[in-house]
Amino acid sequence: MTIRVSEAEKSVMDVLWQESPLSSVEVVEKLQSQEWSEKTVKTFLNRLVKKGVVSFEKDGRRYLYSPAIEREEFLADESEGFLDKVFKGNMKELLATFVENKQLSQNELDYLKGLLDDNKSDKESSRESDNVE
Amino acid sequence: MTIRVSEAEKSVMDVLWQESPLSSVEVVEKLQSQEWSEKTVKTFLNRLVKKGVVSFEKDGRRYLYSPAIEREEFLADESEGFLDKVFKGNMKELLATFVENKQLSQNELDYLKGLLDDNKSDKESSRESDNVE
DNA sequence: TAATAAGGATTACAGGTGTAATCTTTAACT
DNA sequence: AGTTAAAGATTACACCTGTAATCCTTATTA
Repeated sequence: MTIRVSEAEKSVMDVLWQESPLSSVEVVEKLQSQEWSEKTVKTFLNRLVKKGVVSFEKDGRRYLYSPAIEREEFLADESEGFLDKVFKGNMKELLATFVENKQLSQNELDYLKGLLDDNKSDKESSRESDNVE
Repeated sequence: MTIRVSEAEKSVMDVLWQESPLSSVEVVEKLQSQEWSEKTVKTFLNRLVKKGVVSFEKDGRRYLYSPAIEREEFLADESEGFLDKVFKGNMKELLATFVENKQLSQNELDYLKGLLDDNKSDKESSRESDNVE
């Protein structure tokens, strides 16, 4: 994907990913913490629609907005871009930076270990079935 | 840190982190793959100096540039920002996205496990010395 | 010494982004 | 029916970024 979603626009997407469809007024409410004027938020909604990442349906005089792309897909794309641009694709260095710098909690460590185990068993089983293709 | 370094500027920083000090001509040479005009690269060097992330010393008529910030610190900052902005600070989700989406190699998995073990023993030893402070 | 060229400094300019204000349309209230 | 107000559409504007071109100074060469 080559869709550009700016920082501020990302906040709007987050709201819609949490719940949708929402009217612009509802989106504004959910973004109160940002202290953006209602006009500003509407500008973002407009731009997101133009970029094709948000869709809307009419409900009388107003619009009800929904995300037009999936959060998981978006996160994966952003992550890939981050890895490439900041770490030049060096996954080991990226992981090391996160693990070392963020001082993961025991909980997060355990969770990550779980992920690794799952991933490993996937690999093994797929390796076993290599000849099946 | 609140230093803004754009994508293109980051490429210049990468060159300087690899080797410095370098003259603008040398930087241009190392960035040949980008197909930027010499003028463009000089613009980036200028902006980086103005932003205070690159310094220079005079060598006759020309300048020799060096990074004024450390790569590790920069990566840590960028990573923190990425975590906050894209994953809203949810480290578990970030890790899951990377581990699941990138299909880490066995080598990377082992490396990551090693990191986790180190991290764990750090935690334990620091826990033991909690009373010492 | 006059012309040239190499280096950095300044200027340019379009497209994206943050941050709104104003315009236009139309539903609702007096 | 006229006025007001709410929604979205359009316009605004400064700063950042990508991408250079032009300007200014000075060392070097003919």
